[in-house]
Amino acid sequence: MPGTGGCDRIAGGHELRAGRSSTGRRRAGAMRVDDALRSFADATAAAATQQYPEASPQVTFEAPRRPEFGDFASNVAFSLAKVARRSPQEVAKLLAAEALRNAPELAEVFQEIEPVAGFINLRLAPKVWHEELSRILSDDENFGRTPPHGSRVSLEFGSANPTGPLVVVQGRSMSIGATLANAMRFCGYEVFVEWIINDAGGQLDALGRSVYARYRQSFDPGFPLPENGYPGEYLIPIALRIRERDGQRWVGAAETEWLPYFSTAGRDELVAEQRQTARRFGVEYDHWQSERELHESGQVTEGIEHLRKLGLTYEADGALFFRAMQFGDDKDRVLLRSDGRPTYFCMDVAYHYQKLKANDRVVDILGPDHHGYIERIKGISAALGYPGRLDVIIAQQVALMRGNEQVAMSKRAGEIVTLDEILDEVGVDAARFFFIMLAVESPLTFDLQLAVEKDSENPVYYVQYSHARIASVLRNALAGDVAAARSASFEPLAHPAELSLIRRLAEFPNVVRGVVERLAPHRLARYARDVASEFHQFYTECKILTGEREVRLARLALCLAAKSVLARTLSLAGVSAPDSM
RNA sequence: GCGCCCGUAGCGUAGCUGGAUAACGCACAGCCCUCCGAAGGCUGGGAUCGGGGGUUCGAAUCCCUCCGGGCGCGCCA
Repeated sequence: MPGTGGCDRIAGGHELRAGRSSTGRRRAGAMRVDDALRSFADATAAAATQQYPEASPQVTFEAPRRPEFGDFASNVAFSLAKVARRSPQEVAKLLAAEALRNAPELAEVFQEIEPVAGFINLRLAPKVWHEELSRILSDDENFGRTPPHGSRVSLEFGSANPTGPLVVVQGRSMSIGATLANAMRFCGYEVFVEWIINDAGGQLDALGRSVYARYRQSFDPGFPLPENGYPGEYLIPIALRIRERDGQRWVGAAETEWLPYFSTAGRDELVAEQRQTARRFGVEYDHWQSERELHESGQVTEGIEHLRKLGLTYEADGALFFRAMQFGDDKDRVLLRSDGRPTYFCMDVAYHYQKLKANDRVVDILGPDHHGYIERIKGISAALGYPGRLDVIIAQQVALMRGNEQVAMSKRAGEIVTLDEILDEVGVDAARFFFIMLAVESPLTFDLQLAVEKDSENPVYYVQYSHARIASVLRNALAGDVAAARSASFEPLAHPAELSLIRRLAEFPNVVRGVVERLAPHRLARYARDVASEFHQFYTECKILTGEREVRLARLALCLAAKSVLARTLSLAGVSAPDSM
């Protein structure tokens, strides 16, 4: 995230939370993961400079693939091998030994510091994980949250033409956008979620004519639909409401008279419906920006003037062009047509000008048909003096399936499957989860049948089930035990399944941060699966409600932590976390 | 023709700011409920990471090139 967030972290490894690591609240001598890694990094870096003064090593950590390689591994030795003229393994061996000699206390927090094949593998002592668990429980719903830091982000997504109901693509766009917005807010950003209403172009006339035709049809079924209009039947109720209000008033009227009326009425009703669907989908917008309003308020003119002053426009063939080629586009783009009317792109210049001025970062999530638009829109950002401040995500297309059947969709033919119908069929939870499951750049096949199946094939149920399972265990436990669990000793937690669950839960802050930094909401879905899976393993291998009180309390504490993190993960994704199902 | 995205096990995908024996789900073969939710867990088989070059101690990951699939290239929005 260039130029914004303040994430103090070790590259590719575990996060270091600066400034919070040594608060007095903690038990004396207690050390958390970040502290432990930092002390190792310091000791190792010191050892390296001692041994090889000419090198300036960066001690970074990564999560090894295989559990036997420990919790973390560092690859410093590889970068030093050349300078040292020794094999990475020899360097690793030396550094590990020297680090330990310099800082003998490391032996207390690391169960294992082992040079293997050039890596230095680290395994933390269980008590460090216990400390981490304690932190998760005490922070609870704020675990991983970054306090507000004043950085502002504008997120635009979902925006559809105000000419019909929302469809699948908007569903994906909204799931991605809303999840990013949630994650960003969680990371301390001030987020503005925006929807642009494309109500200034010729399509609104087409809408008006189509509504009008439906209106006329209510008197005369033979009245023809306009060419290039919107044949969908969803306009009929709108037309009927106009008829109810106004009766035959518009039947003999001239087009110049009825067109604005029918266009506006259609737009207003459709936008209201779109907003309703977005709400139902769990998405609230901060701002619904009418394109028409951008024109009327003079902001479009303002945008053009700004570009003109910068010398980035010129006139040709009676039209006004933006020098897009200076910013990587393959041709210059028209702002004002030869008849003086502004283009869609021109409106976007104005809109982005406003957004760029008001925010530290601007993200657009566009549909797959906007590929060719990216350069142009990024060109605006650079032209207006905010290079690198704009990110464009293309939410790839969604193919709808029902089992093996392809679900037909054709806007032209008026065969549309609306987002509302999908929500009726599979519910909000499944839809939200499925839409973010894949990386945004991968095309998605959405199987409606799979989304409602209540078995192991369905990832949503897998995750929700584990949450319900935890809730069930907590219900079965004695209330007194649950209350006592939080402050119990976690010493009994030593089983690999227990430690590995804690390790997974401890990842949460980094996962959310990764979602934001990489604009990759699918990581949240994946993480939810991982936590669920890790819990199930723990559940299978470790009896929670056992006769030994110390063990029971510690395991209940782990359940509480898992439930909290799972619920938080799901809520960021806009999915509910049921206590029973 | 140009640009963008994708090509990883039978299928769907993750990993792509370079690291160890390439990961997850489904499907397939087997196993685990006198016990807290089996909507669960465990074990196993299955991959020349589209092909070829290059950079590097090290490439699925970066660069070049070719092949295959999708999308986009309006004074439409």
